[in-house]
Amino acid sequence: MAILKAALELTAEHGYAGLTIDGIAARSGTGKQTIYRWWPSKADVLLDAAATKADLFVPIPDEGSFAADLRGFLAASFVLAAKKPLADALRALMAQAQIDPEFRRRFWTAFLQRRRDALQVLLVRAQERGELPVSVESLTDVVFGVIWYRLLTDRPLDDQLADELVTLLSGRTSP
Amino acid sequence: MAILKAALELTAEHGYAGLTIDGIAARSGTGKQTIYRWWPSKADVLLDAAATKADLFVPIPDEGSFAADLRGFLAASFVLAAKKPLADALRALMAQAQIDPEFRRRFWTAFLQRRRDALQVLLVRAQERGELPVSVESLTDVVFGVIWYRLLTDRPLDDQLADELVTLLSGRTSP
Amino acid sequence: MAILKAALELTAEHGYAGLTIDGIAARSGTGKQTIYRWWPSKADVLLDAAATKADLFVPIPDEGSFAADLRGFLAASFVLAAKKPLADALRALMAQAQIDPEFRRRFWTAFLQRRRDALQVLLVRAQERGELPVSVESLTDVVFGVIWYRLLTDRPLDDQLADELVTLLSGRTSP
Amino acid sequence: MAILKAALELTAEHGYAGLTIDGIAARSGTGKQTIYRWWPSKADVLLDAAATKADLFVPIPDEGSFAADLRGFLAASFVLAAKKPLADALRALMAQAQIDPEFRRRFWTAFLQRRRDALQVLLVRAQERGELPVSVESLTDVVFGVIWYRLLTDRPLDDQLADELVTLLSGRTSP
DNA sequence: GGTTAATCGAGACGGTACGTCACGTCTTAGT
DNA sequence: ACTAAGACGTGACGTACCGTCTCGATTAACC
Repeated sequence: MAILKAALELTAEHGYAGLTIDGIAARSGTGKQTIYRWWPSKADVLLDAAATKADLFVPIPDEGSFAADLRGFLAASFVLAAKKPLADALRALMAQAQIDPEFRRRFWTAFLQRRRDALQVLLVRAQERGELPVSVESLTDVVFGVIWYRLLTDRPLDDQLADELVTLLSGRTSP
Repeated sequence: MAILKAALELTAEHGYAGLTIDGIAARSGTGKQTIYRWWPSKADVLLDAAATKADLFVPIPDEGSFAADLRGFLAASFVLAAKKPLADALRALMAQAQIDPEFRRRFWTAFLQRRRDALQVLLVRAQERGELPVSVESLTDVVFGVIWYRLLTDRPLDDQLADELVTLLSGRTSP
Repeated sequence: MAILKAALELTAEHGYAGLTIDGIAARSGTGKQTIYRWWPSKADVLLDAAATKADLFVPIPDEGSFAADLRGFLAASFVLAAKKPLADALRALMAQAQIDPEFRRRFWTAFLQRRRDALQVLLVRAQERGELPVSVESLTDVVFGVIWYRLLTDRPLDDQLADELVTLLSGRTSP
Repeated sequence: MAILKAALELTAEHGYAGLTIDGIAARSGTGKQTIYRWWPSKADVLLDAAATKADLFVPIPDEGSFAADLRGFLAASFVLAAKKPLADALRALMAQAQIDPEFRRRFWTAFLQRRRDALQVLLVRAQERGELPVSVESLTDVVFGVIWYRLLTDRPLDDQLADELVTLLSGRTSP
């Protein structure tokens, strides 16, 4: 869809602050009304665009051990977060979620919840094997907490962090 | 200062989206020019207001063990985050930091870095005692990552989370 | 025709400013395309509706004297202009004629010219009898001028005006 | 004022239908808000502009006879109506007055009533001399009725009409 | 103690984007 | 084949705030 493409491009070029409905309409060759007919706000357009891109990368590895599975999940997630345009969009969406409570719910169910579900497949599997030191819920928050905190403070998600997270959560060094 | 008070009140009443420079000026009985003379944006006004409130609560406990120190730090932080008006302001500031790169730097040094420094006093002490499973940097990100992630997704910071964090990071259950 | 009826009703209810093609289509249960197929603009719909109503009342009296004929013509015209919905429509049409030159021509030939022709039958008859103080053209403009001016300034067309017009144009008091 | 100038120019260039607040703002180098701060609608801007131009030409001659006075008044008015840009503006204002009842009142008091007052000075003087065949009110409506009717039907105000009006209203040929 | 200069509140200004309305065209089912 | 229904690109609307700017009125400092 031309509208989603325009939204991503404009965010990349001028930042989320420079993203406007007028701009999306002009760039995509549509009318503003058409955008408002399908999305309640510019953030929702961006959410749609980002969700489409990000969904392709939700892996649910099964490599025998929790440490290996977690390592795989982190690797895929870090690759995703390293894509500048996508990372910029995600940071903007999390920002908008703080400002607009309606959007926060949509962002939660359409994006955050899906990724939590993916991770929790691994975690529940590990829990059943007795490999988890603490609850699934807390571990989910720890993993996504670190990722988002690094993202939001504009600092890279590097291999060292992945290694140390695996060590911390699985009780052993990553393979 | 009447301006900081007005900014906090308006954020509490109408949300950050409803906070405007015009509104702050009207509520505080000042002219807009006066606000611009002292702060570069409405987010900076709020940052000033929030930093003043939050600084009072940065504790650096020293209770003998890393587990106990961490427990104390988390307890104080969770109490802070449970104050609705302050939490709303912090979420708004983190949001603004995503949208405005200039502000991100000011927010980092004026708020985030201070709290990281406080936590790192504990962590370095523990590290020197050989109590840390992974690097200080990663642990800092894990702790603040979880806190911010819960805050930004509008979910409470409860005792269970504190307990499990202590278990996870110190290798033993909290005292 | 349901479309003409809807146009008149909507003008009466919300004024000409509140008359829209969308509204006519919705009220009359037709598609917009159907309206555009038959009329070039909403003003033309209203013109059709008004012309149908007004044409019924164009009388061409012949009562022996110019004064009596004129009195009859004025009485019929004043009755017509006293009908609120019709008067509102006519005022709107004259307004639209000022804004849209194409429509002005259609309004002239489809409405104004017809009523001038009716009056000029009386005037030419009187002229041939030598009863007219000035030209037919000027008298036509005087009669319709007063009527329209009162209509457009939202002031009533009363008996006193009719009497004085007859006095003025026929050189004697009305019968 | 640049805004009034821009409004008149745009009306002359693109017609009243092509006159927009956006256009006036762009041409005059102001913001839209400034226009809305001082005038309630684009018609009021045009009214201000036209009233300023037209007020200069309200003559109240006193040449001894009603016929001569009326002749003078008509001559001045016809000259005014012959100015294309002004005539276009006046026709647009009368049109808008039909569509917007609030504006009708402002147009009446700010323009129409003033010109009626000017004419009525002559008429009252004549009435006191016993020169009037009918009431001042009706004669006022006849004079302005003819002028506006010709204007609104886009037909010229020529000398013949002036002569015949004088003949009709004063009972004698013009000097 | 009276005058001058700085500071303040108030708010008008040129802008940009908003979200809405209606336009006139077009596409799509359904009869 | 024609219709109602309504999505579409377009463009103007009137509003909200932005950040800058000019005003008097009020203080404060200095003569």
